[in-house]
Amino acid sequence: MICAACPLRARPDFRAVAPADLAWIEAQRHAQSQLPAGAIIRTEGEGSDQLQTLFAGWGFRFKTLPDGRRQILNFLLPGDLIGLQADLLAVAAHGVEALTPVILCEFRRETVWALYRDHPALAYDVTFLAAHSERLGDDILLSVGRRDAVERLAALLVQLYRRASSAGLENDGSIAFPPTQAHLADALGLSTVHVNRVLQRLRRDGLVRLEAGRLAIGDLRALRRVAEYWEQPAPPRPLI
Amino acid sequence: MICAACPLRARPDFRAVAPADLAWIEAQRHAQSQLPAGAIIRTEGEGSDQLQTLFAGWGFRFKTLPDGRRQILNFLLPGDLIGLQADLLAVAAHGVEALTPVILCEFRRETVWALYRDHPALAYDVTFLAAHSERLGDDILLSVGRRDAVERLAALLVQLYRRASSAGLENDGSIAFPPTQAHLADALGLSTVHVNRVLQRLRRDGLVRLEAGRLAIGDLRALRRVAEYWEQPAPPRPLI
DNA sequence: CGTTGATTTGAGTAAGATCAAGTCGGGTGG
DNA sequence: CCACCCGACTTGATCTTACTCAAATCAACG
Repeated sequence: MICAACPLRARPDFRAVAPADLAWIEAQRHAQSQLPAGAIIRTEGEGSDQLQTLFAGWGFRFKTLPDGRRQILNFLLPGDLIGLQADLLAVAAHGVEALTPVILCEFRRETVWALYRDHPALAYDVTFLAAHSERLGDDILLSVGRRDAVERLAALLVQLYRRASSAGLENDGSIAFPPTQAHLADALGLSTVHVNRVLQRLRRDGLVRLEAGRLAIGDLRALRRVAEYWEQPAPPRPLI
Repeated sequence: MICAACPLRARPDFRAVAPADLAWIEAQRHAQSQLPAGAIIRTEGEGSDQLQTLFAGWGFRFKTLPDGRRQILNFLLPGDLIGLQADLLAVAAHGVEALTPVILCEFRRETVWALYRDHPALAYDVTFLAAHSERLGDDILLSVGRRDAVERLAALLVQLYRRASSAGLENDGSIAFPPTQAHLADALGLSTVHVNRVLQRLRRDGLVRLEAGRLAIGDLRALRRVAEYWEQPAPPRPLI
């Protein structure tokens, strides 16, 4: 499929890219690859000669400590860029793993330079995406540092639901929700046991429905209040 | 002082910028402003028409919850960029405060666009700095999510000492260390009382000396081992 | 000197971790 | 077809880390 027909671009949360730039992106994309769930997309501490866009599926960025403790830094959804840190800083300090089967649009490393040289609008967009990703990280850090377990989980579910919807993954008032409770625990800095108990509380209070791999929000307003979660509105994002 | 004579640029951890680009930066910098300790540089949730570089002093980025809980997202040291998120995403989701008296190099918002259009190498550098800042955030998130209090404080002190040294702030084997224990607590997701107790343990074990606003590392190797902290080497950074 | 902010100390408490079983459901091989 | 296996989820009991509350000390400063 050509980039101009990319279904993601049709979504209202994504911003239109100039036709000339779009054609260039199309020309630079040298492959579209599929990987199974659980595949390692990036290894912690290694460089890469690829820049990728997540086209379909879920992934996550993570870091681990020598003794095996793992922190999920963020979940990746369709439209997210993979590996900018590795490209610019020579190595990625984090790993990236596929949570579901994924489809990636692959670009060569040299593309990044060419992009800055010849396509300033796209270069701006890349920086935009980097800033956007940092903002998501800031949100999570606030959660992990200063929210209690209930607030934390509520905030994460609200954020993921919103991001998934805006990528077009909402269906009948629910989204496919691939993370296991262990993934949520690693993202929130909690134990899986505790995530389980907190999740039951949210379910009992009718705030969320999470079963059979699908997530529905029972009462968004109440859930946001529980989380003390107030998302900053953001302008539509570009898609490289 | 002109940018070409900027003492930061002389440091080995900063990368040289092409003379033409440097002259352009110099022309764009329309002011250098001083602010006292405690000054609010950015207000949470507001936009800005300025882009700034921290030239001297310490600052920090933070977010707060409605009930007043605060999370410090990161400390800012000389050479760090302020307000990229606000510029690209229309609003900054975080506030920025001066920890000491600071000197800022001020640029107009339009500069950012012109930079992408006419100075691709500098545009690349801006993205580099954004990626670098995200990487620091990833480190902190790993700490707050998965390290215990002792490891967390040790990792933060190692990181801040390294960053301060590389900005040329080391003197006689120590650095001026302006954060209070309350700041450390807000950065680490701990209470001030607990930070105090943990700090005493690090002092007692001879790992750090922190008194009269100065920090010295007693045994860097041991401190890193305590923190399970392994910093990824990074290429020299640009300075906009 | 009184005030204010930072640090320190002690006592009691609570949120969440750890440990240990057990359940449930789907897939797999005999 | 069925036994079994494995991963995810659930539950209960106990324990620890770090929080909260409260008060004392200390230094800087007007």
